[in-house]
Amino acid sequence: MANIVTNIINPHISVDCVIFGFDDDNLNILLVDRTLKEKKTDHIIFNDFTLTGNHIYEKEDLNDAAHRILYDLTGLKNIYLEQFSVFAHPERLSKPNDKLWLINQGKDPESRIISVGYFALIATNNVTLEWKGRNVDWFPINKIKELAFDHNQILNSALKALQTKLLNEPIGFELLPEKFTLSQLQKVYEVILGTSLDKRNFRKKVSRMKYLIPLNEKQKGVAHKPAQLFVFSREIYEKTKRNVFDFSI
Amino acid sequence: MANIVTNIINPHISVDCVIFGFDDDNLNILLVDRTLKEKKTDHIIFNDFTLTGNHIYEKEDLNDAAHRILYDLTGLKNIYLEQFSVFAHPERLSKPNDKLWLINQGKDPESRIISVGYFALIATNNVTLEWKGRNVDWFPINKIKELAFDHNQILNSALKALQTKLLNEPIGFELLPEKFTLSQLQKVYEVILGTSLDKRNFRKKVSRMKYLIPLNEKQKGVAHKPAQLFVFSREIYEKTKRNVFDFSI
DNA sequence: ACACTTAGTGTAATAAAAACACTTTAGATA
DNA sequence: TATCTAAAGTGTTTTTATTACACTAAGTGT
Repeated sequence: MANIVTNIINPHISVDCVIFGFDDDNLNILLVDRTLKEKKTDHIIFNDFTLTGNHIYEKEDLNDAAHRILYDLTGLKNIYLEQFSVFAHPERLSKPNDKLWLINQGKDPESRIISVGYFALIATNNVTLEWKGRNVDWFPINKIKELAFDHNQILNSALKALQTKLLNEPIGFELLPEKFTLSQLQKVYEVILGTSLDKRNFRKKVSRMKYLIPLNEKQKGVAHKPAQLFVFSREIYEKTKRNVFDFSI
Repeated sequence: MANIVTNIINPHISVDCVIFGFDDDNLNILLVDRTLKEKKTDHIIFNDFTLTGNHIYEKEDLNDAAHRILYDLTGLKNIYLEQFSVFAHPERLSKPNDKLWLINQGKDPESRIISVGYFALIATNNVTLEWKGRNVDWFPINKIKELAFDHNQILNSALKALQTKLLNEPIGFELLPEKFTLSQLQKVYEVILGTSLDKRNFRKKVSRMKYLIPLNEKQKGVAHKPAQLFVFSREIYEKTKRNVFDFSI
């Protein structure tokens, strides 16, 4: 009996994606309503939302699995993806409701389920969600209440990872269209970091980032002074970025 | 045939620990020589080194598994541990040599092996390695050549994670005895970041860190001016640390 | 007493951060 | 076509952080 504890098992592995989007106002998350999926079970209604996840295939790398899951949901390839943590608590998905769901998915409800967490950044305006309005939609991050499973924990962990990443690398662009304004970029920083920034100081700071290229092109069709458009040059960024070894503490 | 690719399997999960230590000169890694372990196989000599790893038990959380693995090797508890990445390439451990090793370990050589990578920081002077000189020892990180499996890749990834962490949080102390000198701390930063730092500027910088508490106590028995000793106050750090939300970009 | 070794200290110049308010330019509207 | 509205764009001053740089102090060993 005692050695049951030291048994070795092969758990079930899946990938869960926290998909961040930005709509010029809010940081949003793509959530899936389980209700529709389980309609066939009739009397069981799982009336709550989950992140997007799926198991990995036998010969599939984790990054490939994450890209596949994103592609299936959004039709997009080459999305910015970052693995941030593993969720493997032995009691994960062992609540009665979760077990029902596992059975419903054709999975062994007694199997241990380990999830590798990824976060994705996508430019919302590139996406037309095939499933939108059915069971998939965007939700502002600060309006999200209780999610299924341990997905609130995964979401919080993803947000923290995103914040840290944003403070160390220029990834805000990934949430914006190819051409963007400095106000949009500032708002990205503000919604991710949950703070407000001074416009002049922000612009002074980004003007030092040589990989931010101003275009001879302006916003069109806005009822106010149109803003200049910028693009992010990955090439210049890669060329000029300071290696971690150059940092001084 | 085609759908074999989309088969779902339950891979084998293990935890690999990159154990960092510091001896006032070098950043060291604890490595295990597989040779001894496999002596019983007689004709097969695996003459190379690996990180410390093991499978997880059925009801064991990943962090607990990592702590257990460290405890078994060093006899230490409450070690600083940080999960940094998952290594799951489908062809991992599929070289002939690796398969032999898996068979030798009583594992299915066809099973997919996924490793969750942790790095540990330990104060070397606290450790008396039971296995030291037998098949476990410290190696300066810049002298490490070819390791078994994909452990060079895991090591590089761990080092990068450690560097990033060090630039964002005060964790250098974890590699030092409770009471340490500023020169020791500076050297920790230097060996981890692979750079050299100006002594006066370093001291100016750390003097701003309120959680670094000077003691009324000096080094003893050194053949030069003895240095003042400091301790790290986690309490003050937690109280005064700026939340990610306070950062300005 | 002298040699050796590492600890410990200050200043000036440059760069970055923070705080702060008004003018410009387009579309919308009357 | 004059006026309104809304966001874009811009500069200065103060404070704080970074960088570069060289000598004296305090112990042990001989």
